[in-house]
Parts: sequence; structure tokens; C-alpha cells
Amino acid sequence: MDDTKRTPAPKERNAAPLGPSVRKPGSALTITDVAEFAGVSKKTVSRVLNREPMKATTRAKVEAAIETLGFVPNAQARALAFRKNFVIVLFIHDSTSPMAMTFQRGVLSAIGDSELALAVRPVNRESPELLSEIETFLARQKPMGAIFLPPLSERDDIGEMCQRLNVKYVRVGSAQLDMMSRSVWSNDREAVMGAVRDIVALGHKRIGFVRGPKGFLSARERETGFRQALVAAGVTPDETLFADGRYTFDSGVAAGQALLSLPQPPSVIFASNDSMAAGVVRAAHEKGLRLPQELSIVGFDDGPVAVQLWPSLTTVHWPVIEMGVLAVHKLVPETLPAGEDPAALPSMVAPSLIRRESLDAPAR
Amino acid sequence: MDDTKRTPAPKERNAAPLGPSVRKPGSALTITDVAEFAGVSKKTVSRVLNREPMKATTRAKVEAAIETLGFVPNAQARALAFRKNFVIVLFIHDSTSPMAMTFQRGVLSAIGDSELALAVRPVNRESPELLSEIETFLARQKPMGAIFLPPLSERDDIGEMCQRLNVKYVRVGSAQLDMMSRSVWSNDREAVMGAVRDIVALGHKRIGFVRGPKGFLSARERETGFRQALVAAGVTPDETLFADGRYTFDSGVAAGQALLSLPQPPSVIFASNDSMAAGVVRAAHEKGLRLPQELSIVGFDDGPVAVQLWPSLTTVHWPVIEMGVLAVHKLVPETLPAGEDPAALPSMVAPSLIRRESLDAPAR
DNA sequence: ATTAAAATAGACACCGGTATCTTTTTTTGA
DNA sequence: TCAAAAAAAGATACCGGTGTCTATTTTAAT
Repeated sequence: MDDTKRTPAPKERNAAPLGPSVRKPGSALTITDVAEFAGVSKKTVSRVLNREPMKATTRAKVEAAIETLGFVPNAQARALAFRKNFVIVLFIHDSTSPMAMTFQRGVLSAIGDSELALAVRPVNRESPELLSEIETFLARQKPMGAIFLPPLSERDDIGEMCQRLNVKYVRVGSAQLDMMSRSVWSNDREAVMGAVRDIVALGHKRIGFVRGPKGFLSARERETGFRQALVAAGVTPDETLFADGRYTFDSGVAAGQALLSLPQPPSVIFASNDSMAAGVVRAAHEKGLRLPQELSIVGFDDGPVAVQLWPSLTTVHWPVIEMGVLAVHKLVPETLPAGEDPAALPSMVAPSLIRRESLDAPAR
Repeated sequence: MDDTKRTPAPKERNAAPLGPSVRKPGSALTITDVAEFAGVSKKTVSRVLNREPMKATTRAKVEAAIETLGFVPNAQARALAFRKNFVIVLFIHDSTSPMAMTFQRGVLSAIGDSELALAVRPVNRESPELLSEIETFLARQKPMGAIFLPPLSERDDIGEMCQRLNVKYVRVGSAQLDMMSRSVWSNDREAVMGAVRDIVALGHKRIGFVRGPKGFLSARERETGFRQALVAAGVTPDETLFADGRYTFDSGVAAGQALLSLPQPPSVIFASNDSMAAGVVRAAHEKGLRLPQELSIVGFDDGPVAVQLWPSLTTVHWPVIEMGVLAVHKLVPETLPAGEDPAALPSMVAPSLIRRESLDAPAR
């Protein structure tokens, strides 16, 4: 054919294949450069990159060329051709949440140094455009998978949308929210039940409880577990020993003050998360109580603050990091350690009580 | 041969392979579909997407088509054609670091709901392949910009590599590390000096200091500021009042115990970060000291733990979120609020002391 | 009204990979 | 040994956008 002589001025660089020695800096190298260098076709280089079966000698030749030139494939071009971006998106509701940050560590550790990338995207659960925002992001990025953290994960419509868009996803929460392959959850209810059993075993009779916000599944599950454990222990829940909280430190202080001002205050207070437990610790200190002799306090999360408090906090360890790892493995089985069975991955990780200083038997 | 005989039905190209009328769900729509629908060329749609100047009626026509079809452009295709991925990469050394997590919040808030995405990439500063790992990631992703957090930011060779790869970057730290347009920093030295002035003004004479790890610029700057402030106040630094720490809670406990066991203990202890300050708080509590009457404690960071401690921690607020916002604005001026001048962006954000309960005048 | 200049829209190559189909090479079988 | 089958490598279209240059329309000027 002709028409190759086209425009004289621009794009001269292709006219006479790059001219001599115009080796561009950095990694402007393409698969074509590697192919020429190795004396094979583009497709052959592509085969090497994708580890397709081929003759060993050819592979070696190409790998040598890649090594020599320092070639790094362009992720966007691959993504375009694959119609999948090698990215995992982490959708979070509140970028302040320590849980989200901890979860992210799990995700990053599972990704390791694979070619996967992590994209973090905060969205507002209250926004009326929540769904379309997520849809647009997914349509634009076409990620390998999406992870929804609480409370986003509690919405079924998000899952349905992902299926419609053909995007793999995992919903993370304090109870199973979707089919196994799309769920990662901690059994908060059981964990609280176990913790309460331990507390009761120490001899505590009056156990205060600080609720989390009603809108959070974790808060509801934890309260349910607490009540079920009491019932199982033969104790009728005393509604005056329940105080509302919003998962914040301040709300924990207020709840603690309220519970400790009761005519007959509890000998131990279970707070639905560590921030509120820290608030209760403060309320107790302000009242001059000796901890844990005069008041035991138990939290939930095992966040960074738990060990830094005085006394250090007995708390339910929420296996958030493990959940992050699990979510990635479910989305991209290739991240699994070598011939492990993706189908054998669990969905649930069990939280468990960590005993520290803030819990002891009640005073005589 | 001409291919102008315009296919009647769109996507004729799929007719053979995919069967007829297989209108795929979701956003398998392309710019070509929009162009056909609007009766214009691909390029015209592209112009609308990129907000290039054009006739209002044409623009309206195309925008209507986009709206009607629910078209979302493919980020990978754009990135490939642009040779730039609409992504900002945040390189962090230690995914555990609370500072990194807080910084990330600033980055996310600056990104807002623009089409930018945030990718987080942990790398190990100790790894001998650190540089090549970063280079490979940048070559693969071709991001709009890269942000290096401490202690990665302290390496000059990383900056040089980015320039070689033609990647915009910002180095974040506790002192200016690069030219203004590539730096975001907090003046930790000045901030500590100011804090010490306040402490001295309260009447404190013996001020203990808990160092951070020598390998961190922030630790060195904070100590330098501390010493300079003492000298400025006419006090000769007493080396026995310095204790080593590693920015961890445990090291803070140990340092606190050491300082409080001195024959003549300090009346106030300045810890180089909040975690260590929390450790000092614990050491003081263990010794039965009343805070702040018998010992004042001051930290640095103003992290989440500061308000949750008892007593709440007086600490230097480290404006990490603001630094995150600033870094994004520097990398992508388009994220600035509307006609603000990118050149007018500051590089430095000043930390300042937040007075809380843990600091008071020394006892008589 | 006519033409030159400016503004706008279109045609087509191209970004850097992968998929499909074809050609070439190697292996196998008689 | 030679043809047939299998394996390997190559040629080319294509993913979904943007850049460049050309064609067309609109505006301005005479």
C-alpha cells in the first residue's frame, strides 16, 4: 500500500523506525521495541509477559531482551485490551474510620508486590447519588474487584449493581451479607457472647452496656450478642444499664457518666467499641474510681488506643486485617500463596477477647 | 475503499462475532456509540468530554446524547491516549503509620469527586530494591503525580528518579526537602520551639525530652527545636533529661520510667510524638503521680489518642491533613477551587500547640 | 454579494497492549 | 522418508479514547 508517506512534518519518528540511537529515556519502551530487539513478533513478547506456554528457547530470548532493555509493560494498554484494570477498589464511607484504615493494611499486605494496585474511594452513604457515584467510578475504572466496607456493605442494591456491571465484589461486615464468595465477615455476636461469658464467670452481676449507633449492623449485632449472652447466663437484661452511644469518644464519656451516676452503678461496662470504652475510662477517672478494682471496662475493636490507655483495655479483637487479606484473596485468587484452593477460603473470621488490665473480678 | 456507507445499526462491528442485537448492559458504551447517536464524529464527542471550545448547539446535542445513553468514558483508554493515568500514587513506608493514614484523608478530600483516583503503595525503605520497585510502579502506572511520605521522602535519589521518568512528585516532611513546587512540609522545629516557650513561661525549669528514632528527619528536627528553644530561654540543656525512644508506645513507657526514676526528675516531659507521650502518661500513672499537678506531659502529632487519654494530652498539632490537601493541589492544580493561583500555594504548614489537660504550671 | 479569514467539525492514524486467525516449524506416525 | 498432525510464532484487527491534519461552515471584510 501507499499512503504511508502521509504527513511530512510530525511523527517523523516512525518514518525511519526511530532512527539510530534515539533511545528514549525512562520506560517509553514498548513491546514492539522488545520484539525487534529479540527478533520476534509483538505477540510472542506478549505471550512471555502473560506466561503462556511456549518454547523455552524463545522465552529465554525474549526474557533476556526484556531484562536488557529494562522494559516495563504499560498498565493502561493492558487494561484496555483486557477490558479489566488490575486494580482493586476499596469503597469506604468515612475516611476517618480507624477500621477502614486498618482494613486497608490487610488489603495492602495481601496485594503485596503483585501488579495489582489499590485504589481508595470515599463515598458518602447519605448522598442520594451514592449508587450512581459508585457506578460511574466502576464503569470508568473497570477494576478487578471492589470491596465495600460497612456501612456501605449493608446495602443490597450496591451488590446488585455490581453484578449488573459484571464487577466482582466483596461485602464486609459484622454478619454475613451476601453469598459466601462475596462475603467477609466477623461474627461479632458470638464474640460478644463469649466475652460476656468470661465477664460473668469473673463474678460480675451488673453489666452496663454502651450501644453503638443503630444504623450500623455491627452495633446491632454486638447488642444482640450481649443480650443473648445475658439470657443464656440466666440474667434478665436490665434496661437501665443500657446507654446510647455513637461510636465516638465523646458519646462514650457521656454514656459512662450516665451509667456511673445510677443509684446502683454497674461493676463492669461493656462498650460497643474502643473509642467509647476510652470515654468510659475517662468518665470513671473523673469520678475518681480505681480501675479495674471499682469498675471494669471492656471494649470492642482492639484498636491502637486499647494498649495506650491506662489501664490498658480488655477488648474484643476485631480481626480487621485478616478480613482485608481475605477479601483480596476472594476477589483475586491469584494472590493466594501457591496452589491454595480459593474455594476453601473461609468467609468468617472470629473475633476473640483480649484480656488486659481493665477487666478484673468485681470488688467484694 | 470507503467505509462511509454508515452502518444502520450501531455496533455492526460486533454483528458477526457477538450475534445480533446483543446490546450489552452496563457501560459497554463507547464514544462511537455516542457519536452515532448524536450524529457527530468521535472527535467531537471527545471534545465535549475534554471541555474544548466549540459551538454551543453542538455541545448541547452531544451532552444530551451522553446523558440519554448514560455514557461513562473508559479511563484506561483515555490514559493510554493521554500517556498519563489520572491517578495519584501515595508511597508510604509503613502502612501502620497513623500519620500516613491521616495524610491519606487529606489527599482524598482534595481529590474529592474529581475523576482522579488515589492509589496507595507501600514500599519498604530498607529493601535494596526500593528504588527499582518504585520505578517499576511508576513506569507501569504512569500516574499524574506521586507523593512520598517520610521517611521515603528523605531520599534524594527518589526525586531524581521521578524527574528522569518525567513524573511529577511531592516530598513531604518535617523540613523542606526539595524545591518549593515539590515540597510540602511542616516546620516542626519552630513548632517545638514555640511549645517550649509556652512550657517555660509556665515556670517549668527541668524539662525532660523523649527522642524519636535518629533515622527520622522529624525526630531530629524536633530535638533541634527543643534544644534551640532551651538555649534561647537561657537554659543549658541537661543531657540527663534526654531519653531515647522509637516513636512507639513501649519505648515511651521505658523512657518515661527512666526519666521519672532520676534523682531529680523533670516537672514536665516533652515526647517527640503522641504514642510515646501516651507511654509517659502510663509510666507516670504507674508511679502514682497526679497529672498534671506532679508531672506535665506534652506530645507531638495531635493524633486520635491525644483526646482519649486521661488526662487529655497537650500536644503540637501536626497539620497532616492540610499537608495532604496541599500535596494534591501542587500535583494537580486543576483540583484547586476555581481560579486560584497554583503558584501561590504555600509549601509549609505551621504546626501549633494545642493546650489540653496534661500541661499545667509546675507544683510549688 | 463575494471572498478571505477564522472557527468548527470530521477523517484517520495512533497510544501499547491482547485476541484471532494464519503461516511456519516441529513432532509424530506409517 | 514423507505426509499429516500438533505446536509455535507471526500478521493483523481491535480495545476506546486523543492528536493531527484536512474539509467544511461561519464570520468578517471589501
